[in-house]
Amino acid sequence: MLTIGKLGEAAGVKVPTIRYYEQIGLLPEAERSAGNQRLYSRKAMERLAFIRHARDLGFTLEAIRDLLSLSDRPDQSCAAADAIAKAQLAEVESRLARLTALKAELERMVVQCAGGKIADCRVIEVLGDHSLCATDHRHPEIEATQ
Amino acid sequence: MLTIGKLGEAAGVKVPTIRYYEQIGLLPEAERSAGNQRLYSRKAMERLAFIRHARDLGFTLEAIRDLLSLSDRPDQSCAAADAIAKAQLAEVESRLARLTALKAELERMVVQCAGGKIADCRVIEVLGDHSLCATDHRHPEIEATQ
DNA sequence: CCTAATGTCTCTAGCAACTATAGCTTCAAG
DNA sequence: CTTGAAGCTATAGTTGCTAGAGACATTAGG
Ligand SMILES: [Zn+2]
Ligand SMILES: [Zn+2]
Ligand SMILES: [Zn+2]
Ligand SMILES: [Zn+2]
Repeated sequence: MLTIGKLGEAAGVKVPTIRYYEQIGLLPEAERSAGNQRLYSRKAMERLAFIRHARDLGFTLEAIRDLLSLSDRPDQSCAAADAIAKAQLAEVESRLARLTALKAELERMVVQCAGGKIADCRVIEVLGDHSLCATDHRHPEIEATQ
Repeated sequence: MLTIGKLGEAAGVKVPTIRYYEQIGLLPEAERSAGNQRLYSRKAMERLAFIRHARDLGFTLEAIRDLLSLSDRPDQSCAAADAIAKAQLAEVESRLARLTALKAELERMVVQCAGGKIADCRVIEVLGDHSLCATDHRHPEIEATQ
């Protein structure tokens, strides 16, 4: 059995994050030692590694919750799991498309500015006027931080 | 003079967001009508459009705060503004690189799954074991000090 | 065995950048 | 003059953690 610190080290997850996952019910309540400290089994470690890996691949905690409960029922069809993965792929692709447009616009701004006074700065000028942009990079939703 | 609703419509920003920007000091306190409703000038509209456009390009509110205060001093050098834009470009490029790796991994997962039971699902299997991944897509923990 | 240094406990609050709700007041159209 | 939309303030919720305070547990050294 591992203490929370050892578990975090082993799975590459910070200790408060583990407690947070337990708090929101993503990890089951841990066993406790005589002194009330959390103890984890190898199984718990695998579950945490799964979560961590899915987070690294950009899945939301909500999606991970679903994936975990699916993985607990091995004889069911995997269609739901595949659908979650496909949705995540679509999400990543749409973010990629948007970021690609952003990159082009930012490059244009940076390249076009000759340096000098703010009054003549192409960066400031373009930020004030989207019609100076080459692409329509606007999007109702602004990208999630990731 | 525009009401907050008209301003929001004109600039493509939701009304609560405008009030939020005022609250955090990104927009100055608006003039008020006799009945205490906010009124905006064309100048305020331009400022809001600037903010919105910069947000659309992924700049943080903190960066926008700096850009706005720079744009208020037209005879200063634009080096600082250019630096902010370059930093944003670098940020976008790094996110692009990460998302590209993620996309590849997700595609691999989705393609490799033949469908069937959860027990044989490649999606679940890969999520549980990063060593099945082709790339090292994991989150960088340390900021590059360049 | 004692002590000091970690590690862990709970609880609360904070981060970005909004968004939503509740319970009012004001305004504009009919 | 009435009604319904739009505005006001204030508070809380969102996502996924992260940081702190103050108390208790465990472990390594002397
Ligand atoms: Zn410039
Ligand atoms: Zn633009
Ligand atoms: Zn599958
Ligand atoms: Zn992986």
